Amino acid sequence: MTEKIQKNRPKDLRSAILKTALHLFTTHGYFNTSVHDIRREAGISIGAIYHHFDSKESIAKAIYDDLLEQETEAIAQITIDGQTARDNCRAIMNHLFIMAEENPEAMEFMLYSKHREFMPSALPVCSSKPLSMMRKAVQLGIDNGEILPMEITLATTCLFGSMFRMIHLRLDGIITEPLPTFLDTIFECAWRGVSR
Amino acid sequence: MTEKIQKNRPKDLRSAILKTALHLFTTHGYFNTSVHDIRREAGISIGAIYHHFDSKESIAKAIYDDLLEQETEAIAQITIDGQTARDNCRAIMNHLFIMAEENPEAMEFMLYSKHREFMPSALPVCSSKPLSMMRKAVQLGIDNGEILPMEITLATTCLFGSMFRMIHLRLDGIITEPLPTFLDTIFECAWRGVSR
DNA sequence: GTCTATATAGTGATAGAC
DNA sequence: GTCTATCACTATATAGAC
Repeated sequence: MTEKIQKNRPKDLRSAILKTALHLFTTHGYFNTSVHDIRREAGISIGAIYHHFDSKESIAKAIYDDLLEQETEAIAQITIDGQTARDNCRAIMNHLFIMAEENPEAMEFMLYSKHREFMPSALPVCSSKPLSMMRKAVQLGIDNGEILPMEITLATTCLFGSMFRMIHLRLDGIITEPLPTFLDTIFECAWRGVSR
Repeated sequence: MTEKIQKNRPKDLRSAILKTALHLFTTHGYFNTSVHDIRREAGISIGAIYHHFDSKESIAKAIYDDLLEQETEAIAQITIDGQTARDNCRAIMNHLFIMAEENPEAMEFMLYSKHREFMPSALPVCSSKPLSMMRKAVQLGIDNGEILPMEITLATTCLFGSMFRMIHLRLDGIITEPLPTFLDTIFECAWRGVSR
């Protein structure tokens, strides 16, 4: 990996603020969290927050952008050229299940917030890089004949739709066992549906 | 249908308020909508609103309860005893697709709001009557051998997960064609995954 | 049952000392 | 770069006339 400019990392306050904000945003919601709540929970002052961020919205935006970037990187590392579409898609599903277990708040914020309502500037998740990488993995499967010929959004939804719902149910506490437990079942059901 | 007590229906202001509120809640979000916005959009006064409802939250709650009740009724009429699980599940999917086209705001509010954040009192959608009726339709299919033996939440997610995602994408404007267009494809993919 | 006017509390953000 | 004090504003909800 190339040396990247550390434009982000005082590593101290900025990331502490983001971490605290993510926690409060996911547990109570963006609008139920005031900047003063973040201040209190992080044990710092209002001034410090507004020194690092322009506005409450820009805190949310920073969290969102960071998470999408991380995910993009992760999926890029997981999907391997020359591998079957089946293997790549399964690896993605596995990764997202693990991610939802290890970092549920990040997952909740990235996938299940109503971003439009508090970050009018942000693109919807569906248009994000990680999602388009998932579509690309599916497209390769269609092109090489592993997956039935279908419009790409449709195929991606058929393959990953139940996974997204599983993650949702898990984050909501409806499902109580770790998601990787269900990987085989969920993936095989979905694959059976779309494969030739 | 039996004569029901009209506890709801002045049919005038109350439902006008609910309709206006639903529109604003779905287009701008609950927290971006003030009671004054509802007042203005409905062309009435604050006093009238607070005469009919205790609070802003109770307006949201009323919308939510009404919609869930309607849906419960609708699904009850659609699922027919003695029909195959396949037919009943397909009928449910068809109904929800049509519903999403005819009343997208209702669907958006019912399925994709973060209810917890503004109606702490409300049960999550997953625990609602309509959802439990969907699980029941799937359970019958497992019992009679149409559907592979699986834990019920898992089976329901495999069968309806892609449908929920399609509705989501359609409401978000990602999909531009009417959902019923995709009914056959979506249902067959999902059914192939869970059926014996 | 509907109206207008207002009370009260809390928000996001800024100013300016250190 | 971090703090405290405070501003300007908007929100929900209530009071009380009609």
